[in-house]
Amino acid sequence: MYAALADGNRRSMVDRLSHGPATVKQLAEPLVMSLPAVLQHLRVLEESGLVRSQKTGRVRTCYLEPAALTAAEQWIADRRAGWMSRLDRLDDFLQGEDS
Amino acid sequence: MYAALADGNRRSMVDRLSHGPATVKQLAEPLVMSLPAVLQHLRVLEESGLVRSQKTGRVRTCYLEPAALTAAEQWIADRRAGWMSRLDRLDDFLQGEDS
DNA sequence: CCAATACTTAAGCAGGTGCTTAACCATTCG
DNA sequence: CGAATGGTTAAGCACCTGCTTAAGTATTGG
Repeated sequence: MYAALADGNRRSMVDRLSHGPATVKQLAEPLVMSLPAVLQHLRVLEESGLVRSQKTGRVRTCYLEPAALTAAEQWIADRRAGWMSRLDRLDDFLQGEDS
Repeated sequence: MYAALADGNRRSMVDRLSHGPATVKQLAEPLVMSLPAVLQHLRVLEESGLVRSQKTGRVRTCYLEPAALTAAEQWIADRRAGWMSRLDRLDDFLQGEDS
């Protein structure tokens, strides 16, 4: 899941999709790489749950899955919160010592 | 940066550090891997800015860098917010159509 | 001082990632 | 129909990752 966000090109794709849905062609256009490469990145993003897509006719349209983004965000937020609260308690302790 | 969080063992280490600082030995203890492997993971985490460490005597103590976690969290939050607001506007548009 | 502890470095290796090209399938459009 | 468009599959290759073992170095503790 974070592995999907580990690659810069994939983050660019997520960034593009945050502005709205896009076809595979549109996703590929700003990227300096072949279409099959884009497909592979797209597959990684789909397997991570970050992106969904559906094919109508010959065009595949891709869009973000906000729930997956929320989950990734939450994991970081939880760890940070744990560490920060620990810093706060330490701070309280030091202040107690000081007075 | 997300590459650092891409590995499960490294996420375990971050998780452990969110409960408080730890020595290399302590970080390695719950992990099924050799000490040098832990060192390598630690190096990746330090290069990503997520973790800092300092050596006193023969013991190296590691701790989280909350600013880096915040940055990672923020990137996701921004993308999610962009996409969500777009969904909201679409929703408004459809409601306008409907009435 | 000598051995245990805690880490560190170096080398090497299996497997994974990201990319390419070549060929192919499926859906429009003229 | 037949060519153009949009996507897909397969194979292959260079490089990167995560791990290992073996051999250090640097601090303690007895």
